Amino acid sequence: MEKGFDSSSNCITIKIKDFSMLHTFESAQPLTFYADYNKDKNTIKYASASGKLAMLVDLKEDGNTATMSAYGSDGEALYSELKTRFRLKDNMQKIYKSIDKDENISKAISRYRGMRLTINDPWETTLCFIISQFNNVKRIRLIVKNIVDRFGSALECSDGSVINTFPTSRQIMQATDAELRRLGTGFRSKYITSAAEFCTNNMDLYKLSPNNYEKLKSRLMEIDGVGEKVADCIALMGYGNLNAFPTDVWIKRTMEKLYFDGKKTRLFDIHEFAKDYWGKYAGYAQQYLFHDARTSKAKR
DNA sequence: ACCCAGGCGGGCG
DNA sequence: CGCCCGCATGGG
Repeated sequence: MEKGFDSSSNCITIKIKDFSMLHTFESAQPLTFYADYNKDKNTIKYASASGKLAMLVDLKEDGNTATMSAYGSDGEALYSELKTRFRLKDNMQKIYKSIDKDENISKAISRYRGMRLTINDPWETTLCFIISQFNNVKRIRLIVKNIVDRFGSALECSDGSVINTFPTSRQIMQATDAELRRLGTGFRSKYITSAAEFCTNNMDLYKLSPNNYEKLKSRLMEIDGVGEKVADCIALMGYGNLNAFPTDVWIKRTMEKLYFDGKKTRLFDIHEFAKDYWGKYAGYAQQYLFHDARTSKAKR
């Protein structure tokens, strides 16, 4: 990984190996970055709820090396954020070697080489994955965008462009139920307002210990509307717990087909299997299987 | 028309 | 506990 900061243009440029923008974003995993993601131009505009990070990312891929350019006044802070959020320190060769246990994973790795997990703001991740329940990716993206457009605050970037920040839990608290429903949230509206209140007044997501997976997950499940699957998504994609193994309908079907002889299997047994089989990088195995399942289904 | 989507809480046995 | 149901909404 190489980096350079140009202080006249406030632009940081990082070269990264084993990074695929396309697969990372098409895998429908970094939901919080979707509000202004341009697939054709390979750009992201994003501003965090905390207001600490605004980024315009322009990413070019060339083989297995990507060049990421982002803008911000503080080069070191920007570098630190990008490093965290795009998991730039992950040694993909080591991770691949660790999870590459069979032909299923092997194929997925070769198809989507460079696909990364990302780490996003815990509150934003919570909101996105509450919306995700009993929903589909296309609609989730639309609803998230509606919410960012409606409840975020306008923020002017160093290049003069304006981005809406992701709304804070406090901003979402102001929303009426009817308003949220109008943005497409449907029956999830009550979970959204309740989670916003709870995360503003009762549970500080930024103070939860990120490393104790079991404890983190049980704390997250105290939020109304957050069950086991959504808690696993937040643990993995909001706090970076790579051992989490979110098991949605796609993963459940895939796991039953590939590892349980096509038999209907309890969530508990799937989790135990994933833990034994893939260990500390189970989250990555999950993401490759998930994307592969969805992509091959779409082609059929 | 019918089925499905990155599930969850509640109710019942 | 495990199982089953309803739930908004839009696309295939």
